[in-house]
Amino acid sequence: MGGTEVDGYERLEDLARRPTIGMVAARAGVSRQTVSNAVNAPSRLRPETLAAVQVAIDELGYRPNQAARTLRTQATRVIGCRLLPSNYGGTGGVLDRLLHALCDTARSNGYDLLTFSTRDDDDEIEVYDDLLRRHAVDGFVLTNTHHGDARPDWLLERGARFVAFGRPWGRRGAQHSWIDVDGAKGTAAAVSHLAALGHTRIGFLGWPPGIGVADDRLAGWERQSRQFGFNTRGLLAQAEDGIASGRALAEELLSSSRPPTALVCVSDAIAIGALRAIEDRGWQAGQEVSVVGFDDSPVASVIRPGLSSLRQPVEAVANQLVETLLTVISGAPARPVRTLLAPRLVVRDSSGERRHRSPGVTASILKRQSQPGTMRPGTTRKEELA
Amino acid sequence: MGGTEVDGYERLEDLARRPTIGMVAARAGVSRQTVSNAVNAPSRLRPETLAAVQVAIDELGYRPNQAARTLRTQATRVIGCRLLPSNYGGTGGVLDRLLHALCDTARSNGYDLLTFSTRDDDDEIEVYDDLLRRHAVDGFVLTNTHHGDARPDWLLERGARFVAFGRPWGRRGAQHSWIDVDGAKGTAAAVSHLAALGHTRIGFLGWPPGIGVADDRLAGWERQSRQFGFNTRGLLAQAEDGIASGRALAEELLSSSRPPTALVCVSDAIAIGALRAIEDRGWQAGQEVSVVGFDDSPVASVIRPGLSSLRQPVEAVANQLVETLLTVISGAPARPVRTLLAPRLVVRDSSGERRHRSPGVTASILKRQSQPGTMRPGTTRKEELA
DNA sequence: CCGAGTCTTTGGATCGTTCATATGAACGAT
DNA sequence: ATCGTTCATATGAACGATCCAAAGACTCGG
Repeated sequence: MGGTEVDGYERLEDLARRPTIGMVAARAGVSRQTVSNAVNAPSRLRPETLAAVQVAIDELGYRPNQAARTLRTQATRVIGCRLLPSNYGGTGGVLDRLLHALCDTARSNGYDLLTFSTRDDDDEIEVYDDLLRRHAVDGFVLTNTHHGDARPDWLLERGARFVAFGRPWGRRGAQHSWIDVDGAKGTAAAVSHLAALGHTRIGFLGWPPGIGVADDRLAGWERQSRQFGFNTRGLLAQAEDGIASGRALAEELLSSSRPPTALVCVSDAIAIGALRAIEDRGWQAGQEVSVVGFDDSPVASVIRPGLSSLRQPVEAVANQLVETLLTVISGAPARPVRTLLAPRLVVRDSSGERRHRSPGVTASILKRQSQPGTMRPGTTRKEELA
Repeated sequence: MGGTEVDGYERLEDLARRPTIGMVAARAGVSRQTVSNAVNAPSRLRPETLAAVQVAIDELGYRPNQAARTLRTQATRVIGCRLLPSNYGGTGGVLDRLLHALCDTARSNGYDLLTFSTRDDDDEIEVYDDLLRRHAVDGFVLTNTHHGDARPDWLLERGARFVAFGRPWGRRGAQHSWIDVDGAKGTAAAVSHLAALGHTRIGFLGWPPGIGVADDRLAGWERQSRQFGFNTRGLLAQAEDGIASGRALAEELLSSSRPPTALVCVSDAIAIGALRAIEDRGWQAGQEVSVVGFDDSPVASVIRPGLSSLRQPVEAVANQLVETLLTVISGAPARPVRTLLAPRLVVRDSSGERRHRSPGVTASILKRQSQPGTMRPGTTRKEELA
């Protein structure tokens, strides 16, 4: 048993010569094509035949040779994706999480993920070129899109298949598909949440303007504050990412004549800096001043007090990216997919229930919130307090 | 020009039908094999022929189809590697850096990196199995080896090619090749460095025993301390990784009857916690108490005071891993490669020159440092105390 | 019992490359 | 001029899968 095979095929155990479709066919007593159908279109086979083939497949441990398959079908079933340092540009581990999610999603869709590391965009385009010419991938997932990004145009002109994580900043009618997280919606939700806690002077610690993500997150704070009728003047401070930077920004606003009682931050690093500034004053974050960060980086849940933060729905993003890319690969869709997903606010102690608050302010705030429209957390909140 | 081709081949610009070796051969007026030789063994061609073929290759932008190549040569030129969360188990971004370095090294050796994400080792073995059966990779790089690791045995039995980053903990005569960083050498260097600064009571904040990496780093501190004649009793504290954890451990040692004046830490997270504990006491890290961390995570250089830390030579590790793996792939070497690389101590303010120190000590210390040779500050120190 | 129609299975050709082998050219020595 | 030797290039056959067109098996009404 299990020794030599029908038709003169070698031993099962011979690893050097791994099973081919021909061996499976011989063992099951059918033709190669039938085995192929069993794998790729089982419905075409009569149940008994399928079962018999399946037995042979299992016994031999057969799986189609990827190279042979690729050669014939012209589909590699591989997705290329640039690898970015996980601590890249204040993304708080989001790209790291995305990469994992992409691996999982790709694999469960029968695709492999090929990663490469590049210094800059030009370098990246060179790698694209290489991979495309060698037929090593079916398509790409782009990350970290930005103003003046040369990659999408290059890929489009080339006729390559790809999807971007990130909007085509500064381009209205980009012809490619993309998925992104709605930063403005996130910071708006943060404002609503803080308003529901009774805050009326809500500041924003942002990155310098000009970068898409920075402007987006800023816009949400501004829009929602205005909608609530809150002042925004003198409540905005901007600087590069970083803990030290956040500390300085927060100190700047907190020491002003009319300081904010809550801070929405463009990143967790900035937010952690803000927490420091609050500690510096001998205050307690979440009490005197509430803080909300962005990206829910791993530290957010570890530090004391826990940092409330906006978590990007990375798994959903990965799903959409892969799903969209597969559609694009299987023949371009009628028109590009453009999807914005909402981040989710994870509330922790840095913006939790306040123990001490002035009753008057609370009441008036809650009145506003009961106005119809967007916000809900306040409404329920109000009833409970009344 | 550049329109239709000799021999009825399609237009150059036709991307759907990318150039094949046949088209290049036709254009250069040679046979397929000659083009193949031009690519794979240029020395076999007469210089003029090579030049002519090269022109045709460049004009058409030809690169060998990877799938066809793989099918024929049975070599995928792809390396598989598991993707770990970058904030995994207190590795302080080392695996993240390693992955980047692997990408670079692999690519410059003509290999691609295929990454996959798995929940646990069993899951990982399943992916190995899938990739091997599908002939999708030539070999693997294992990371995060540990006691009772089932992966190496499985791969060996299977006859798969792989190299591990990390020693086969708890296995003397493992039959596979591995590269690792000598943690003990690192912590020993930290002790020497601190001794050179005049410290004689050097504590160690570690992880719970039983894990290879933890024991390794602990051993270096212990060995080197003993060599200098320093006491180690009451200077060791261990707990799980984390900032909070490090803070508690440091507090424990610092509040003891005979507290340490310096702390070597098993990780940067623990070290950062130690810095906090030092601040808590109103002290200044690098002055009253010096601290050295491990892995030189990105935060180490950002925080104030900067954290001295032991940096793993990740690029060198990646180089060795790929080099070794390629050797293994091209036919197993006579015997497994086993390499230990030394980490490099990056000195920052947390263990810099101390401003205030007792003059007597300073003088004697400095005297010793001016002595030639390796570093015996400890020995001298001891004498001086006697 | 036959033939049309449907479902299942088959054999050969093919994807683009490299391997093994064969052929041709060049050269110096006899 | 002949021969062996080396080097450069050409030819046909793989590699292992899927596509294609067509043959075989089966069902069912006439």
